[in-house]
Amino acid sequence: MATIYDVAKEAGVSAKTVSRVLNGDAPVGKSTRKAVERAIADLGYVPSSAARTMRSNRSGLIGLITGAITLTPQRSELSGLPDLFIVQGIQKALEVSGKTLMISDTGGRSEQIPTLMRTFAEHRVEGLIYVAEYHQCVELPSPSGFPHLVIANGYDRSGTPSVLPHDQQGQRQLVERLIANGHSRIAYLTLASTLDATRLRTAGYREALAAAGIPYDPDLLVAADLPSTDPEGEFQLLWDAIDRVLALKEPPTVLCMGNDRMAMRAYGILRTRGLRIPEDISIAGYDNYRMIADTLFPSLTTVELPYAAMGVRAAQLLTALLEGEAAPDAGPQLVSGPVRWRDSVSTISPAISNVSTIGRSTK
Amino acid sequence: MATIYDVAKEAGVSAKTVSRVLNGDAPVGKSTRKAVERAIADLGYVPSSAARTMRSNRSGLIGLITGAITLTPQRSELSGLPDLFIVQGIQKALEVSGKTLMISDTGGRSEQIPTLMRTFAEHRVEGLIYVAEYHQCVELPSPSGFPHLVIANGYDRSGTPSVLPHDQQGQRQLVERLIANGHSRIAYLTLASTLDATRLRTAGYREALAAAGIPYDPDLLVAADLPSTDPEGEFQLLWDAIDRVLALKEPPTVLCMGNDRMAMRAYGILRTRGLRIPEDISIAGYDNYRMIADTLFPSLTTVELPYAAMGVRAAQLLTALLEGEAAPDAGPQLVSGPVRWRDSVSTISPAISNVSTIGRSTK
DNA sequence: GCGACTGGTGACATCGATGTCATGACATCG
DNA sequence: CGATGTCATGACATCGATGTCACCAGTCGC
Repeated sequence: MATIYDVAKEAGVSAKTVSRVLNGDAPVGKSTRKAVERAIADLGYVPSSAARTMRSNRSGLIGLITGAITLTPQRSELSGLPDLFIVQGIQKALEVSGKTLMISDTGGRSEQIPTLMRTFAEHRVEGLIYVAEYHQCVELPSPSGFPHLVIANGYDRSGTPSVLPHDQQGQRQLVERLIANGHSRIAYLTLASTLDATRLRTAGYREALAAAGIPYDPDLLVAADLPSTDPEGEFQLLWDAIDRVLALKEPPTVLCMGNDRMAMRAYGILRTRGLRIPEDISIAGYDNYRMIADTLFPSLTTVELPYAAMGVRAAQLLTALLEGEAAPDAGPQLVSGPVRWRDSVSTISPAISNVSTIGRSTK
Repeated sequence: MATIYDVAKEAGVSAKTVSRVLNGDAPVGKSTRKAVERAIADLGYVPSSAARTMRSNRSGLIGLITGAITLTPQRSELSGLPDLFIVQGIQKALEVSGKTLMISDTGGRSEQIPTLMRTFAEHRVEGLIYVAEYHQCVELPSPSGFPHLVIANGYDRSGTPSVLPHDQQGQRQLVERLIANGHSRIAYLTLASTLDATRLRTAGYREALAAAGIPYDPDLLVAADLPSTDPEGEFQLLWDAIDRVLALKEPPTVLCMGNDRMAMRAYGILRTRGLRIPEDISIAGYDNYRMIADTLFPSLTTVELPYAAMGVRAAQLLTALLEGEAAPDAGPQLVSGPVRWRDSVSTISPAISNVSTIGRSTK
């Protein structure tokens, strides 16, 4: 690999002059510049970031850890995909600031983390972003030593700057929209009740009901998922929950599911019972997991979990910190995603309140 | 950040001795070693990879590009997930060789690539892995300059070492298994016919039929997907294809779909027609896209696309190249994945050949 | 008892880029 | 016209780790 000295010799100037051409930190004569640029092109010279880092003591690297420091190990196989979108958001946002991302995936083995941190330390990363698998409280080994840390899709107890999805607002907006479409018996089959997301979204659900003057009916709120990885159990729980709400004296006209995956299961279960979607019953999901929501037939109305946007925000937060701007005004930053209205929810004419079948709604 | 000199001073030895303790390249006195280790721990010293890289001219970095140098830009939103598993495989395999991965995602913008390559060059990566979105022929800008390149999930015309899924064998094994379960009218609704995967899998399909002495019926082979991103069109095409095969004089007892996503669509379409799965008709997918295959009800029989294994193989191939081992014995390395037998395929008693309903098969 | 090793250690140069300082050639100003 | 400034350039030291060489004790072999 050619060095700056090779270029200097080729162009008949000193190394320092080549450096000046590269960095533009001092004026260089026109013909000299030309000669240097030629030499660079001829030799295919690319400056060594190692040397640069050593001299300047600034690596230009941002470390990124994905894939679980989770307190409770779970969902190893199925999730992990959202990470991808967050990472893409982060990369896009870092591009503009000229930082390079160094990514490490724990693959769910949190005992890996010290090793990763050491690698990051060796490379003198300037900042660190931890991407949690889902909205949760994480516990990071040593916030010590590292200049700046940001958590995306999670938070910790020490008040580390973080970016979170605005679950409460998301669910509220969804339910508002359902109400606007004539639904008033709205069941909510939630994720595991221990999750932060469940707590927040349930609050959003109740807010929307309250705002519309619809009384809250506890029978319509069922925890239909487990925090563990037990496919069989999960499935049974969901089956039972659907059973229960449909057996109510005044059954729901729409089922809000904890995520798109549960909604997908619900499609299968409901059809087994001979119910048509959305003519006989409507379904809404959460996540806007495109592979599911777009592909299901009929396509699924859901709320977008704004992964890419969270990534961008996390990166921006970090660069702000790196540039020494004041610590953020405390508390996690909330990012909200839009309701994605598709074909799985019917519109009920306001007069009738039940058993109605107006077919597909908005396009 | 502490340097090796700080440690040396703290321990009352020379920097070189600290270096010896770190690298174990020469004997060090017992008490000296203790003192040095103490100093390292006290100061929280971590060696600088920049300095090390500069001195040794070996960065220990492997560059990784994901996300599309695709000749024909497509599927931007929906795919991209498999990458993740390949990357995890790569990381796991590189861990043992002590290399660090530097990942860049093009996010589908292939015009980014020169920039990425430059960044990699600046960091003096020792090798490069390109991960294609799906089994395809890619065209990489400049294989020049870079020491070693491996393509995962794709190949190029210049014979760059590559790792590919063994599509032909996968589909053949699936069809063999279907035949073993009594099916003989086996429809294959393929992905876009321009894809390499389609060509290979079709060959595997025909191989299996031939081996079992079942005549090949062209009516059962339908291209039911498009190479473009047109959700509406895709859906119609699939609808029509299903229509066509079911209308045959002797309709199929099982539909093999080009991927799990198409299978998921087929679930919806078939149920719209009142058909039960697998009692009335069986379905098989391809990919073992867990989020779909595991979650569908009934769960989907499919073939695993061995992403993680391909990642491992790609990394191993690269490290072999880095260590100067002879170029691989030409041609892409094929990695095969197992058939994942689940609940969407029925077993037909050999006597009867049609319209049978034996319910769930193997557990 | 003397040369040949081996264990244990340090001084110094080196990798490639860049900050600091010095230098020479002009231009400008009072 | 001399003092001062700006442009254009180079010599040299420096960042942190490590390879090379040199050195001093012992120890071993004959």
